[in-house]
Amino acid sequence: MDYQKLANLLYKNVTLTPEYFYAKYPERKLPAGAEVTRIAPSPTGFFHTGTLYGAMIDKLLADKTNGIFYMRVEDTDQKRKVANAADVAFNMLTKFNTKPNEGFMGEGKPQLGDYGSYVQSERLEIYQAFAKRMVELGRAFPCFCKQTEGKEDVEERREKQIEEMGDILSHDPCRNLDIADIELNLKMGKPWALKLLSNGDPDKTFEFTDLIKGKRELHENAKDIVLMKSNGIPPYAFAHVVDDTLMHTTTVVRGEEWWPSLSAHLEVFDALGIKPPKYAHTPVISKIDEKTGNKRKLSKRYDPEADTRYFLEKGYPTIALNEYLLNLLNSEFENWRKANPTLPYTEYPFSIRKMNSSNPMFDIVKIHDISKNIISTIPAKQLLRNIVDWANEYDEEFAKVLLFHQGFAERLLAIDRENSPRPRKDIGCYSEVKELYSYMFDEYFDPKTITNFDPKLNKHAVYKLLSEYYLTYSSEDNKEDWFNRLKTCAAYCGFADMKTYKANPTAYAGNIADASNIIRVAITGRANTPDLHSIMKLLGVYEVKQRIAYALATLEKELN
RNA sequence: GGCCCCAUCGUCAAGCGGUUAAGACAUCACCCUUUCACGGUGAAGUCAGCAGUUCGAAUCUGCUUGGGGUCACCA
Repeated sequence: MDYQKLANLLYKNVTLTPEYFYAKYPERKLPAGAEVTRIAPSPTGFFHTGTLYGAMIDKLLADKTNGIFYMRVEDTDQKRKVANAADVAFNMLTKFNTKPNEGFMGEGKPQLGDYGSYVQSERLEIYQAFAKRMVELGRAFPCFCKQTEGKEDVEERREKQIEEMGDILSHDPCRNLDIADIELNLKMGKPWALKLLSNGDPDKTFEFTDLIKGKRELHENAKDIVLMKSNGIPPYAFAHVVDDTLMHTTTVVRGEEWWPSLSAHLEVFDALGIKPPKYAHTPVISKIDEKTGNKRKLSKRYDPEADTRYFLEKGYPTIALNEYLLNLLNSEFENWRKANPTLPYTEYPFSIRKMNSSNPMFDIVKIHDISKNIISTIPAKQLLRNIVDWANEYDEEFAKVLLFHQGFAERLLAIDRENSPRPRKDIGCYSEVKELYSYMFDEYFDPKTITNFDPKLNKHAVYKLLSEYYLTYSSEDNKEDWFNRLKTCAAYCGFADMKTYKANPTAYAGNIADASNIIRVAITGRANTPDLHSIMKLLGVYEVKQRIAYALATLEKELN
């Protein structure tokens, strides 16, 4: 077969060569050991939590070595392409502290860097030059078979093949077409795709070292994978080889789902005479399927937390997700964090070698805990600003309420938090705040809740305590006096201090904790609130007395 | 179905041939306390199974089981 002739037949208008592009995109001038990494999302709708997980590795690796972390848009699938999705991806990367320092910088913004375009659909002439070269080298052939329509068709064909011969065909029948057949097909205007003329032997293996998985045996590739689709656009495999070569990526971090096609990618690199980059195949974030009880990949269809927007909607500080993901990456991070509570997580000496290669399970409870710790360290003023920012986006009415009571809200958030060596950790995410502190705002306070007393308490005792307290409460009290007054009142109504009570529980109506709780419930409707003295002070004497009076009135009805 | 990957408390996990098998979240108990928290102390809870190698196995090997991935002109 005259490959040069075939190449000219297939790509007669392609005049640029790989050498032209090698010259156009020369080796980067970077310090020794600098890693060039990339995030290459496909713009299909939303930004997956797993993509962020990989992006964190990319950024950590690049930053640690004074390298480059760039973003490339992999928009080669015209069918699945969603408008603005690349923009969403970039914004999410930025929001979640993994902003790239080269490449795509958002819709309508100029790209950054000398290795562009960083949008694959704008790189077609490059792919064609390399495609033509593959033909010239005798490593690619046109395939005139009917295009498969989609996932369902593929699955059907696959099942049929497995049924008929127990395996799936790897060599394509069109690889045997001679040049006359090809010319004829071309003349008839038949659409064609370019496929790799694989010469691998799947029975042979070779050694490969993955940064995460370590040294492995890989089977040689025997699949005639598609290099150029019939629409003239390359699929991932070929675009990956060409782009990561020309952009001089040093380490490709990608999901483990790519592992099975690795040897095919390697064969393409080899055919082109290019040294492949290093690879790090990351485990896939999974979770327990509630229906089956089995592990499964975090799925955008069933799991809201698969979409990074989920964390924005819930109002988690973005750092909380980063720290959680870093914890999944290197579980030692947790110890480091404990030892270095104030350092930014980016200072953590991340090690790709310490990554576990089994699939981690996504644990929202753990993020919540991390988030609580983070939020507990935010000063009240800043915290209020964060909550308002969140609410402006997701709960405008709440934002208005907060702004209307700005000073009040700030004082509320300062309780047990500001100037406290061990701040309160009651807020896990901003969307909880409204419910958590609803009793502090007229707009949300529900008086019905203030008689939810502990059922084990005697209602007459509750009534007695409340009416006594109503009479004696003074808003002027400082914290010490306030509590002494409460104690006196409690003692008068038959509530003992903790030690006395424990010695003989049946002798008393309750203990001091019970008494405090009655007051707390009568005023807030909650068993848990920040320091009650501060809360009462903030609410003001009028409101406090009114609430107690209301509780008394309701109790009275119940008792009769 | 073929190929590949994975397997330590409920979850995240240290572990690299000799450990009382760390630690964290969650759970429970107790302590502190001027209430709610915070904090502290402690408890319970793990090497998927079976063989083999070895004086000795969570660790090495094999098989079994379970789970996951993949076999697209999707990425």
